[in-house]
Amino acid sequence: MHAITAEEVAGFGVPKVDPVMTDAGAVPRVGFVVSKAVGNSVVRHRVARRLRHVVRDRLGTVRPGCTLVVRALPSAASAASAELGGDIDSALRRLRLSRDHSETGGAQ
RNA sequence: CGAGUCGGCAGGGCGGUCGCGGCGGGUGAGAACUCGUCGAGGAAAGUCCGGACUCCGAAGGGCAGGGUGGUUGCUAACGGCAACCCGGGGCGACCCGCGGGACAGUGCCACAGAAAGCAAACCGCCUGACAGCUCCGUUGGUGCCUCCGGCACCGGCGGGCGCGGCCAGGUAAGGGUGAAACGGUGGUGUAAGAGACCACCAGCACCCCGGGUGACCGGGGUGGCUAGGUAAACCCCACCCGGAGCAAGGUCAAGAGGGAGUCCUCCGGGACUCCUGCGCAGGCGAUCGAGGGCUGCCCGCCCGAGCCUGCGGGUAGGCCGCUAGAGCCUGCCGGCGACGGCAGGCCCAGAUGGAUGACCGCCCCCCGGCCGCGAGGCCGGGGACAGGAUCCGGCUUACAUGCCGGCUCGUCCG
RNA sequence: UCCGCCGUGGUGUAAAGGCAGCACCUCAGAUUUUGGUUCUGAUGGUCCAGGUUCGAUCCCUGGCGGCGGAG
Repeated sequence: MHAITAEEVAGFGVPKVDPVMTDAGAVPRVGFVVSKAVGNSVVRHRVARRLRHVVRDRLGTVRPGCTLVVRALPSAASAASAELGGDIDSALRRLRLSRDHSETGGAQ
């Protein structure tokens, strides 16, 4: 099992995306972590719902069979959906690079 | 119209494109797809009270502990609500109050002040005694002079609206202080004073009459003239309180270890089914009773063969509870009101890695800027507090903006 | 769901109803060629609102925030 962590923090809402390779199915799985530091219950739910829609639109670009963990930082509370989408895009782009690197370097 | 006060309601709307959860129907072997329908709040919040419900043996007595604290009601219940009483604030509508007891006892009241709680007495005031000083009168002696007489010094006696000292007694009127000082004001009275006495006022206790279910209110009389505050200090009194909580509780399955059976085998073992429900070590104990049953202690009663500690291992699932209820709406009736009764109608979230959303357009409201004489137009920004997790009744806290109504005060007009 | 504890200068802590202290930090001055050390001095606080009391960090009520525990 490979766990690849994007260590750099993106500017706005969604700084961290951790993909975990699984051998399970072809469907990619995504989980969200929105801690209490982001805001109260209403704010946390709103952030999670926005992230759910943003990630849903990008599911086709994610390799099948892997599991993503998206963690929201406190600045995500005031971010619009477009900003969250941009952060997700940049995070996915960085992950794809590092994943290619690991593919060329090691056994799968 | 302005100011104020009390109460109630709403908490953006429409459309489009994607999307989510429950229930029901259809297609399908299934995954899933599709149609219909329902899908957060006034506080869902904080978890501060009270209940329903479930289990603990339907839960004994005493002590301890906790809670409440005007009265009468409402309610399933409450620390909630309503009306009223009392106290305080406001011109008023109205608002605020943990609002029993300080002669059951204990404690505390810093600093200041004579004294801080039970009666005393520092200063002061008054009386008397003693000695002294001073002044006046009188008298004796000595000395001086202008030798009648006067003056000075020393002494005796008597006296003073005299002075200070000391002692004894009376008194509490007055005294800077302090949050609070032993009733207030005026008078009589006295050596000085004092409820010692008198009038009025305030306040206390008791009795009587009247009103009220009651808290209490109004009136009258008697007494003693006065009793400080603090119980959100200990405490006393009255009333209430068994404990835990939906991770309550029930049920099904799985599991490690062990046993039995069947099958396969390369003879090491492995697979499946059924039963039990893990292993190791230490300690205590089986009527001489461990441990437990109501949380703290004691007593009483009861259950009782396992219990405790450490290490290691397994499980990390489903279903029920789980949403029809002190339910919501409308109307009528009773009640000042909280609320209750009757009739009719309605079904209104049940998630569980936790659904009710995302994006866009138009409208609405507010703010700012620009253009325009103006009606208005354009651009930009903003539209709260906040989301169920067993359910319900309250309390408390948060909340952009808008709407409605009752009442009070002031100004103007008629 | 239930229970408990705490909140005092920037930090760590005392005060037990009666003048809010102590140490470190910060700042200023002195000493030193400069810096450090040392000495002297100063600024700065009771989480918020209301209540009880003559008087509240302390007692009571309600909020806010933090920490911890049980199943």
